[in-house]
Amino acid sequence: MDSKDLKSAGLKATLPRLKILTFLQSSPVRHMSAEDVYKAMLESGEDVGLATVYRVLTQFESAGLVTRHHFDEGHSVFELNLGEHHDHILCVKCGKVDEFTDQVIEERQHEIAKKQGYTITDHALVIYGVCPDCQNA
Amino acid sequence: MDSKDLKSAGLKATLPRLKILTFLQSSPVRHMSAEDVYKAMLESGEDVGLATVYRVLTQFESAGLVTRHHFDEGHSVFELNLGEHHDHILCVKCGKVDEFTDQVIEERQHEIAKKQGYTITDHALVIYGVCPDCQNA
DNA sequence: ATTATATTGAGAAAGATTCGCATTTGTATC
DNA sequence: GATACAAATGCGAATCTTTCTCAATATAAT
Repeated sequence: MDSKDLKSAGLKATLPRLKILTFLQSSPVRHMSAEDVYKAMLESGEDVGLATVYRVLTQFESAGLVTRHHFDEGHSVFELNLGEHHDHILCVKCGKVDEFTDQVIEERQHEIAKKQGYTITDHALVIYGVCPDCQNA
Repeated sequence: MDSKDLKSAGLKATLPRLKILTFLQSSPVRHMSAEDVYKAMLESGEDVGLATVYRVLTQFESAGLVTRHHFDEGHSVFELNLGEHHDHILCVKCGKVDEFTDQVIEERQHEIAKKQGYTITDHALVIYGVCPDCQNA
């Protein structure tokens, strides 16, 4: 049962929150817009308002359950946190999102922040390109 | 005269474009939203519509005169291109934007793209943190 | 100067997100 | 398990950013 996850995140275990969290955990697609989540709720017959989807996703973000990304699109994209940090490589043709981590880049970023006197809180690295599939089309 | 810049960018030298380009070139602030540019036009008594500001900035982007950034804010930020590529480090408290380049990171990104089979077209790296000034406040 | 075409301004429209508020739900209490 | 109270929800309105429409205007070529 997911209500444990919500409770431990400091959130009341309400039906909309449970439905959304369950959906995020079970979906094979890991990067979704609020609209995507809303549509998925509709399709599963779950009655959750769009405003609630936005509210819940924002609460999940504050609680550390999801991460909000701002790729070069006009809307936010949410991703369930599975522990390990990673960056993204995104196909500009089909929109596919892949992930990667690079220890060298991670370290350099901390050095750069330190050199400039910043206390680093977060970072976002997105590589844009054409994926293998789209190169043959 | 800036009309040369516009002509060589393949753009007709119209008054709004000249005014906006001149403003971008003369402003000490390098990262601005469309709204910022629009307000600046109003303040200098220049009569340029908001829709035109958006259109012109988008054209400038296509022409390679400016770069559009999507930081973790709800709007695009534009920056006049001065030749050299660079990444950004942004203060989450005061919103200040600093720049940096790191050859190691640049190279790693190309390696990562290649390893995943992508043809890299662009990339965006933003480090978020607290700047030196804001740490003492 | 004249013409054909691209550009502009203003407001409407669209897309994403948030807000306000009456109603409902979850949870602690009895 | 019923009750009460705060928190959460749904809906539509409101807001914000950005784009679109189209008549009026400015630009570049003739």
